[in-house]
Amino acid sequence: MPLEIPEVVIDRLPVYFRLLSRIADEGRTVISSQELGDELDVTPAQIRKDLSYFGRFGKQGRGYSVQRLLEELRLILGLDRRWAVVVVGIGRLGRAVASYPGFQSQGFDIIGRYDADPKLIGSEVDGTLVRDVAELEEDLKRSPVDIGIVTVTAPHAQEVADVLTRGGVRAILNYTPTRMQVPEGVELKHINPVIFLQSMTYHLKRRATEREDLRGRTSIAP
Amino acid sequence: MPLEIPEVVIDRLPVYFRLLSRIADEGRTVISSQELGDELDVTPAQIRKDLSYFGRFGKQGRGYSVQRLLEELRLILGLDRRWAVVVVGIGRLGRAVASYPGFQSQGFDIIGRYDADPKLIGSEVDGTLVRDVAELEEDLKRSPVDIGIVTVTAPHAQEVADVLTRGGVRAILNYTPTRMQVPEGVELKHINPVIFLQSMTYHLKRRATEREDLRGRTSIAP
DNA sequence: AAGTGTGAACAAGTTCACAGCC
DNA sequence: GGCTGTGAACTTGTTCACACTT
Repeated sequence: MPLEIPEVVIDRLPVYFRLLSRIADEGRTVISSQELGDELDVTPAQIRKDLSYFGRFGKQGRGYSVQRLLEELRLILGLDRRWAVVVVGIGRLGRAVASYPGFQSQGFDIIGRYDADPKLIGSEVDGTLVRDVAELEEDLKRSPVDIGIVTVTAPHAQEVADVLTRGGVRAILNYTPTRMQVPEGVELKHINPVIFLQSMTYHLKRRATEREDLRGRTSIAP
Repeated sequence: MPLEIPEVVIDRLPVYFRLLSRIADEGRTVISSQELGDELDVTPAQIRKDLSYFGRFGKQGRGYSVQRLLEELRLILGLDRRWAVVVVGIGRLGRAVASYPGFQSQGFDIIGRYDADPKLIGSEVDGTLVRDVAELEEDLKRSPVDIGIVTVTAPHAQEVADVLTRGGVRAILNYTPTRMQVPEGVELKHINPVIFLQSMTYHLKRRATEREDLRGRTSIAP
């Protein structure tokens, strides 16, 4: 098990984990890298190599025990415990995110909801009071939080990130289009749907052009 | 300009585009690859090489004209036109996504909102009536749609994807944890926050362990 | 003097292919 | 016989370094 595991490998593990959960639900107990690869459209070699960074979990001639592999991935990813999460920004998106049942069921406890709007502060969302973001830094000192989800408006993203990191939060999921600066060692991931759409339109545009090219060529042909 | 441009390059262009928009708003007219790289934490060489796949947009000794580069990226990414989008699934997340002003402002017109819930169908969201998803396929035949955003519950994701692709939609942004199958040539991107959180916990767990290791070592030292 | 554009060198990531084990 | 685990071969992607342009 080498010390340096490529980041792309880490990013794929949760995908394997989710697929294996589904496969376990379907009642299967053993699965080969070939079958896993078919489901995910990746080569079986990639799955075997990815897993081999962490240990030897398979059995030659048989494949992987679904339960065993799930358990190993749980340990590798740190999913054998619960993680404390706060959501900052309880607008429409923040409310939707904070009430998504997938977090709770996968071990992420949303233990706080924060906003700056006096109309929202003190109101109840999913059975929890929305707290004043001005109290966030103090709250973080009293009860530590692992992960912050930021769903405020773009102009406030950086200051929220600063408060979170000062308060010891070590990972931020940023739903804001702002590219925030965080100290070394703080994990940061961005969810920006517009950027996804814009890379897709590159291909849509291209495809349209290709079709025109084809039409052009066809009309030239006898 | 080679025929095969790496997908990672395409994925970075919208990031450059967004940064350049901000820089233009700040009133700057010229920028070097060094300065762009500093902002995005990438090497200037990468930015120059990425752009060089599409043409020679810079001036030696000066850098890039911000306006020129924005315009080139707009053309490359197909942002010189508007794109028709439908949102399927008008629950909390769908409402939040459909009302996000960033789509409209970046050229993505949300021309339809669909749901299967009779309580929602016919109600007004952001000034538009929610339509019955049962009518989606017919609607797509009458007025073509480029992109579908899927915010339904996981079990319905695949059938919605099937309807969209049958109706000629060429790109899908999937907010569902389901890995949907789409025909060759249909663009597909996934937004799954749990998967992001799970790759971050890998690092959080690791960091905690390193800290313990350190504590351990310290206590052994005299 | 400054900064692009780009082959060439290098690094990272993926797939092959097969020895080894079940 | 079937499938893993893994070095080696290959492919893809990144960075270097410098000729060239303004």
